[in-house]
Amino acid sequence: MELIITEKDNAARRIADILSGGSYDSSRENGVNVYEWGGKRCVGLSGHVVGVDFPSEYSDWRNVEPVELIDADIEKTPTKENIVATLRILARKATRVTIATDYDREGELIGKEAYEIVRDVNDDVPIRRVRFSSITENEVQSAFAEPDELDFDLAAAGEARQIIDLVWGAALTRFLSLSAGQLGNDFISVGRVQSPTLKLIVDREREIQAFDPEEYWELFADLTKTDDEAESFESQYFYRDEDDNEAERVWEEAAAEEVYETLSSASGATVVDVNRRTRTDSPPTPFNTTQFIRAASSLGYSAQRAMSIAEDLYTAGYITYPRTDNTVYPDDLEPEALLDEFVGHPTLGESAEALLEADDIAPTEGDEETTDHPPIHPTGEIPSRGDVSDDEWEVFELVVRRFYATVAEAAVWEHLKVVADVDDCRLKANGKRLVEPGYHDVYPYFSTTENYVPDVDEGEQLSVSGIELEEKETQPPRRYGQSRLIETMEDQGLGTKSTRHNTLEKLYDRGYIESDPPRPTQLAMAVVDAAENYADRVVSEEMTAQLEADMDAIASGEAGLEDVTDESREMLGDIFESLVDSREEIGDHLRKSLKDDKRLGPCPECGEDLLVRRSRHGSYFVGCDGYPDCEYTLPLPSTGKPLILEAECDDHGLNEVKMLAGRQTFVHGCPLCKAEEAGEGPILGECPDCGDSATSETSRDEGGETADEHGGELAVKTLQSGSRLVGCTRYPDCEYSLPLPRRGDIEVTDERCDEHDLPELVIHNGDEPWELGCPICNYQEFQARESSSGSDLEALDGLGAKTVEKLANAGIESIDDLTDADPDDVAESVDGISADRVRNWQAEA
DNA sequence: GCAAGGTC
Repeated sequence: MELIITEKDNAARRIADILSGGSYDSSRENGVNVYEWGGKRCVGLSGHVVGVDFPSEYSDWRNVEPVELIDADIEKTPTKENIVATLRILARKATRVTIATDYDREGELIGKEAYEIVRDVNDDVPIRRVRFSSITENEVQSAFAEPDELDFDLAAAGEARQIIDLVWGAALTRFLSLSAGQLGNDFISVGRVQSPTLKLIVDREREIQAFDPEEYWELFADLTKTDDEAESFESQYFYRDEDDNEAERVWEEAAAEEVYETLSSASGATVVDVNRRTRTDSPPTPFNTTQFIRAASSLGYSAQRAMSIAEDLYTAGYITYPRTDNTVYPDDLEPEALLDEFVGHPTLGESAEALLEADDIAPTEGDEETTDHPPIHPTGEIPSRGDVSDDEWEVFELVVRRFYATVAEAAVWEHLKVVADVDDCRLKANGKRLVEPGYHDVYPYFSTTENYVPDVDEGEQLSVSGIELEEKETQPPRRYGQSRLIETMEDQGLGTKSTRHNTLEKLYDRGYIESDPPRPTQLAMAVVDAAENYADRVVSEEMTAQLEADMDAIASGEAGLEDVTDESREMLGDIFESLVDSREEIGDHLRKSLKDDKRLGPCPECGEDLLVRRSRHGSYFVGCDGYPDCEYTLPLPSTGKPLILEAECDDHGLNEVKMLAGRQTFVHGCPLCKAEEAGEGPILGECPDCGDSATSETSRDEGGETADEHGGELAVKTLQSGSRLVGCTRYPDCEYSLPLPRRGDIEVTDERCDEHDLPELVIHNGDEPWELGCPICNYQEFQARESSSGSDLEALDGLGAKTVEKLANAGIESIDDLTDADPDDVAESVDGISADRVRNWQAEA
């Protein structure tokens, strides 16, 4: 029996399909899929199934000096025990083992991990290695026809990385965490990839903080043809700077005023130069992971979300593997055949049909040609609109259209530059027109905005009007967005196609960055400071560059794993020598920064700092740093984790607060304003418990005079905690209340509910307004849903959850409701329930 | 409770 081992289940199934000609059987062992046919079995791992770590005697942070980790033993232990167990069982019975993990360095290491597990239980089975860069019939067949050996040097290169990352990461993470007293969930992490990435963000923030804006002026004017056409277009003033470059910014106000005067008093402009040129706009190259993330981010998806959707589309078989560095399609990708799959599709078909009309289809190629996986492209399998969510469809369409673009024609733009002279002042206008839309027709994600400038001739006279002098300021550099960061990481060799987006997520989780585009916290600034001062190497891109070089040396046999790891340990040892002396200083700085991240502004009672704190029960509130002398507090909403925003409240000088709760994230604002606002909002209508009509029939007949004990009205109320409800104005005498959602602006519409005579409410929170409707109806529906799972009705014989739900929809939510109800009415209003059944339940109740 | 790298 031959055992074939792949890196993931998906690959195992596809290889089984190819090698068996579709005739494989599948079974499950220990939760692992095993594909079997004609004397062969194929099983997929789940990436690494063993991991490196220190022996357990090092696991208590408080009892181990971080420096000891440098020379501590490192063990390999199974991390996916069910897979390892299955592999051992299968390996015992194997007469030959073929390792078919991914064709890259980490794949070689994963292959070696499998090799060792197999060897452990079967010391003489032959083990071979096959390599292919895409799972297609041709590639797989030829790989299996010419098997190779495992490359132990390449795997050792990967092991060196594992060891160095663990030792540096763990030792420095523990050192900083211990020095600041941050143990448990809030430890302070450091790593070869995360720390240089964080430094990118921190450095940019430092530039922004150090930025000193400078004033400048720009001038604009409308030019109009003086012939019959009388067409107008915008132009901008420019001059030649010392280097003879065109410059638009005027740095002296007086000079700008002078130009303004000249333009204003001019009688007209003369065209002195007309320059036409066409520019070819080449179609984009195939998607690798980074470029995919970038494109998805322009549609509004975070890096993490884009990858998660891509993984789902991949698992479902609609797109190829989303983690790839490759930007060159493999030879056996046939663009025509793939386009054919989309012909006739209601929304994607038209573009495919148009592309198929071309004589010659030649896909674009990027700079990176790697062996890992093909560029991301559609498989030809198309989901029905109902099979996938809107987001998934949008991303799928992006991948399809990117593929279209890579086989489409270039676009052609026509640029027209006109320069006009106004009493020795120069005005220019740049027009552009898309003359051949080319790939833009099938890939509508890039801007194709045109700028109209009419045909003019040299020497033509134009009139000048609408002169504007605009005062502007130079702007600080912009923060990196997520996709820009990932591109920069790629440029610097930080992380891999599979990990970059996770690294960003990790920086968020660790409290190093907030918001999007990410902004570093004070803690992040302090961590980068500390690293720069004492362990510069760990925040440098050079560490990765050196590691890459060392790994290449190991892979080519020029260096041994131990040479490289020993040298690295020595460097870390040197760092620790200076680090240990500064432990207190570093700890103080980190602790101070942690406090800065919680600071909102001055306490209105004592002037000390107000801080975001956490109660013993885990809820957040605002408390004074002067506690216990000052007991001032403010409430915070109970959902989400508070994030202090840059924006400050004008009235109280406190920073605004945002509550992070995944998709339900919302801005709470200034907590002091919120506390002051707490109170009553708009009146909705009568209270059903104590309003005028809530009295007897007679009192209504009497004309509904407002008696003292009646006349309560319902109002929207905001409590100090920030939560809201519809409550009676006669509270606390009347305790009638209805819940309201915690977030979003409440709009009271003109529509009224017929049954309860209350206005319908709409909640605005994010893009989609939620039509909550009448608050009483809404509450009843809510109760009906609740009771369907937890109603006392379920205690009755023959009443299942479904029936309880049906009854609840008819307003019968409890045993009391049921006994009060008329069986015939119930039978009439609830489908599939007879009056007799209702009587039986009543009897039982 | 550490890293980074696979994968889900």
